[in-house]
Amino acid sequence: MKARRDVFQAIADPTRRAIIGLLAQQTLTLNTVAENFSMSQPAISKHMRILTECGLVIIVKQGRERHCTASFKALEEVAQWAEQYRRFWTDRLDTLEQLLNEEE
Amino acid sequence: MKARRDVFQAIADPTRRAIIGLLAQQTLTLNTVAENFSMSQPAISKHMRILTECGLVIIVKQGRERHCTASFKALEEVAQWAEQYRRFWTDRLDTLEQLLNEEE
DNA sequence: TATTTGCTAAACCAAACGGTTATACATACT
DNA sequence: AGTATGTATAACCGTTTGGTTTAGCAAATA
Repeated sequence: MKARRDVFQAIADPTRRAIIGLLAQQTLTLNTVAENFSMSQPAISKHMRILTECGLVIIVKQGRERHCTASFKALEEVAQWAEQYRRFWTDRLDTLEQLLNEEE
Repeated sequence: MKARRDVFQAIADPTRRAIIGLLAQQTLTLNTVAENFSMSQPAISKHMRILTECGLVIIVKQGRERHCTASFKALEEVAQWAEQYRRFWTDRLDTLEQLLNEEE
């Protein structure tokens, strides 16, 4: 049964975003990932669990090692959510601009 | 002095994303926003504070009312972060696809 | 002036978060 | 067989989160 974590919540943590950045370059074992951070292996294990629960990382067991691969499909939801508002922030007649101009 | 909240953390909460969705359509007073949710007005006040601290909402005092306007510029960071990985998830030879195919 | 309205602030609370250390365990090495 | 390695799990802990209720206050209304 999948916990079906929210991807928005998963990427809220800077360490997890950094893990995704690392894994974007190459698949790494859990320990190798952990070496890139100044925190314990169990801490990284926990982050990795959250990332897998929302589908951002896939773990393949290979012997005693865990090969972690980033899976970016889940980021589509995030990109789309943010992008739907793009017209607002690229529009020069944006309400924000108006407000700022009034106050300056 | 701005608290400079992390926008990723701000949008992690579904209620806050819903507030942004509401304000994308029109500027609303704090109370009007609160009426759209099944929680107390102080709770919405707190969410609104977080949203303003990271620049996602701008509040203009008008008499005793607070007019809340969404400001989407801060979402650019989110969109760009997610989009940098787009090539990975649109690529059919994506590593995820490979992994899934191997397992099925 | 008294009352209502819109909102903030304070105090509180349970649950979740993000980390730790210690332990356990399966796999690989000698 | 014994040891070392890679990882998971459990127990624990302080802080943060997301909500509540109550009280307070300034602005609008009667």
